Amino acid sequence: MIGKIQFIAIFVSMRPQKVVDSDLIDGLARVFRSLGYEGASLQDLSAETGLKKASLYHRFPNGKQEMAESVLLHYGQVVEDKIFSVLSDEQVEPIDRLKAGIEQIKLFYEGGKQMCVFRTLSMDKGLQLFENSLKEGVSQWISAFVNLGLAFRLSPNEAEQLAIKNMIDIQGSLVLSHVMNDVSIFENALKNIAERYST
Amino acid sequence: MIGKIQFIAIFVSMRPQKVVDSDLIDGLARVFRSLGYEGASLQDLSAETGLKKASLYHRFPNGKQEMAESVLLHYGQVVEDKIFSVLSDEQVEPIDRLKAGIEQIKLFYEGGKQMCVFRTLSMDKGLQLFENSLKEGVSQWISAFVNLGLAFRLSPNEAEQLAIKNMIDIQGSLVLSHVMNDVSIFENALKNIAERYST
DNA sequence: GTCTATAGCTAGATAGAC
DNA sequence: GTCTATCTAGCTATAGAC
Repeated sequence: MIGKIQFIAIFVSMRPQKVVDSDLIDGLARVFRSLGYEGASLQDLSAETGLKKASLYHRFPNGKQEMAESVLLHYGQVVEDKIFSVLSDEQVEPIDRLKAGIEQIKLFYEGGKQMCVFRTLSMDKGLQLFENSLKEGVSQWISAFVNLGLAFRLSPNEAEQLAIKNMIDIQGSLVLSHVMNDVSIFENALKNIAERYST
Repeated sequence: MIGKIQFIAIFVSMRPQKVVDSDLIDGLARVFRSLGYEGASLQDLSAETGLKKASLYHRFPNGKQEMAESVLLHYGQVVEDKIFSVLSDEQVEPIDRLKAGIEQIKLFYEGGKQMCVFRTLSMDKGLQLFENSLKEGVSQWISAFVNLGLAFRLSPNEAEQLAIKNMIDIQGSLVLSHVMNDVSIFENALKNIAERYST
């Protein structure tokens, strides 16, 4: 988006970026995912990304809120590319989409070790700020599973019900895995999702 | 526990409690459940309970951490009385335990409008402080559902698997209901739990 | 574009009057 | 037991040098 301007700016006079956008967002995302919006301090964000607080404000003039919004925007794209498009790809057999999708989900949550922004950014103070992005994010996941269900020749209604169940399993198992410190809960939940379509 | 000492203390000289223990804990609990540990400020806790910050420190000398611990301890007792004992009561037919238990769960989460401490107090900074209490809390819920499953003549292993699924459904549906602002997700999840035993 | 330094504020926590 | 007033540390955010 701002790639070209950035490119010119570097050649005009300024110092090069110490951290590229993608690494920066990844670092911010890790902090918000594990600490939540209120729990994530600029010190935490600075330490994780390697940029000082003032530099973070240079990259995100609207501060912490913009950092979190950027993370949500980024994840929207990642889920689009890695989850939605995989589960919706009509060029691929449904059963293979399912397998590939489950693998991507496992990667996305690092085998159950990473929490989800739907959980960590939706405390009441954060929900007020990010309500729309979070709702859109959930809808995107549900659409992806609906598409998969339709490919398995389920009715629209059945596909929707199954999609919601899958989301519940993912979110619930992530909470339990984290509290109990046991990723097998998450892994089993993914297996159960797969079995819903195979039978 | 400290009821008698309190009783004497009031008669010796001091001012009466402005807010009784149970109301106090309820207020604190509402704040922690909706804002999380980091998100809950002493100002929030003071406003909700009606006690000034210094008075909260008089009741909980170890500050915010002790307030949250007290909430967890309180919920341990509530779940024991309202969930565990209902689902485990061998004097009652399994199907009736199930119905009564589901009703209690609905009440406990206010029909899906209230979040769960397993979620809101288990961000990484909070998890470090409350890990043991949270783990015990989850185990308590799982034991309750295991007892119900055994009453339905399931094997211990089947009962355990079902119990974990139920917990996933509750936690996951609470997250989704809250983000999507739609309690029907929670209500349907409870129906699905009930159907697991009925069939 | 990044940094040090610092402003301005709110957080959690205490002291002491009543 | 509750309160007002206050402390210190940490927070978000900004100014300005390089």
